[in-house]
Amino acid sequence: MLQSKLFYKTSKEISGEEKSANAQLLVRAGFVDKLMAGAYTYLPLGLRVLDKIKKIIREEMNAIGGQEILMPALTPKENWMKTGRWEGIDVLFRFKGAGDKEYALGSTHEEIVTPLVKKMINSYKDLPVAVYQIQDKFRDEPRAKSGLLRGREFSMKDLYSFHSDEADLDVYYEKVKESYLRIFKRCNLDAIVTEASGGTFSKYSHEFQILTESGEDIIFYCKKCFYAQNREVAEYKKGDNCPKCGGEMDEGKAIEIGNIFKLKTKFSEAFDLNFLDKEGKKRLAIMGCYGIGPSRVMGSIVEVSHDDRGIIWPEEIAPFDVHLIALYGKNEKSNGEIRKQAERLFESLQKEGFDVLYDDREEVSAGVKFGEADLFGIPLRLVISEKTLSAESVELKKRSGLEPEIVKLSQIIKKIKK
RNA sequence: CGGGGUGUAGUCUAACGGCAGGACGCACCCUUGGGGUGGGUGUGAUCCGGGUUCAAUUCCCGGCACCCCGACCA
Repeated sequence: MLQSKLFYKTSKEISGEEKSANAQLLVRAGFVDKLMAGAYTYLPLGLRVLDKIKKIIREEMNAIGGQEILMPALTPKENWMKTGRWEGIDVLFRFKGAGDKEYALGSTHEEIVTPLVKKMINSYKDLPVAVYQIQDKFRDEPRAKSGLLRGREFSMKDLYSFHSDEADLDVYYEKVKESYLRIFKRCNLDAIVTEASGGTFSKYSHEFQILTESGEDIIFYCKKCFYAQNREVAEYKKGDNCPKCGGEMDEGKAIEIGNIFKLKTKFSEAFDLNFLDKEGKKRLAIMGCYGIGPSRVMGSIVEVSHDDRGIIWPEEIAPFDVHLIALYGKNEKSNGEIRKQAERLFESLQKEGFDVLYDDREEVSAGVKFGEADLFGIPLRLVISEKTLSAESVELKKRSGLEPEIVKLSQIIKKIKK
């Protein structure tokens, strides 16, 4: 991608509209634009990040047998009436359409996926099955806040699993838990599995919490083994001994970036989701649901990974792998050479599979380019200038590191290739 | 939904109740060329509706929007 053509605008000014670090930086760097409280446009840079997070989630969901589908966000009132959640979810966006027909924008999709699966399931042989979607969810939050962390429209991956008995659900539940930890690891987030309110049928659900001051949940966690409980269910508190390893429990603010839940038969009862078991007996399907908010993950990464100059993206999440910067001087002849070598490197990096943002702008000063590079937070920065070319080299600097390094042009690809 | 705060140009900000000013951005010119280079010219604003007053960006009332704290968070 040529930076001269990129649809973006950075700002040196700190926005008075945004207080949280993720909103500040993402807006300043031109990754997102705020439409209103709780609703953001993803600009090219931000959309790349969001898509990379979704890609990781898809890979890991597919790896545990999840099959991707896409349900409508627009949903009919009838489905919600069957579970009592038309009135039961106070953040549900409800409205009337033509002919006074009533709708809700999906805030979660149990009411939609359960009758869907009912159409596919007749026998125990059809189970287990797991389907997921990645879609924008709508919640009429009384108070949207903190940039991408709590929106009224936000990205959500919701996985639903259906089983013939509880033991099978339990096994799959653990599988999803492991899968979630892999996802967050790839996002460079240290997620703490936290016991939280489990609803009607199980004692606990599990949340995936990221410790940070900007979090809105309070969790109690063991400093040694990271056994943790959300304050809403906490049986232990700061200073107590960890029931698992005897270590010391601590207290911290955290952001919930995922939640897994055993629904058991709550929704299969409401929608009469039955199957015939081996004995030909009718039984209710056992369900689990599992959510991750990709947009919230994006915001959380910025919260925990930035410095005073900008964002520091983890490799797998960054909008680009490499930020290639050509620096021009006043010497026309060497400028021609800089352009030639930069373009050549741009081509060969792409040929090697790197996603490259190439700052090809000639009239822009070095300071501006470096400032934007730091703000963007692309992991590797390559600079080509008269200075580096005099040594047939390029300057390599990691966004997360301090010291740049001079590398021969002929060696650079080998050097940064994984 | 309760409490607090803030609304001035695309952005960040000034202005005792008395000509709305600066910086950034943007356009053009010159300059500079490894950390948002320096200078010049230009562009561009008082959230909406009432009230008080000779006069309102400023004071008062109502609305709307945004931010923060709390409650809420399937």
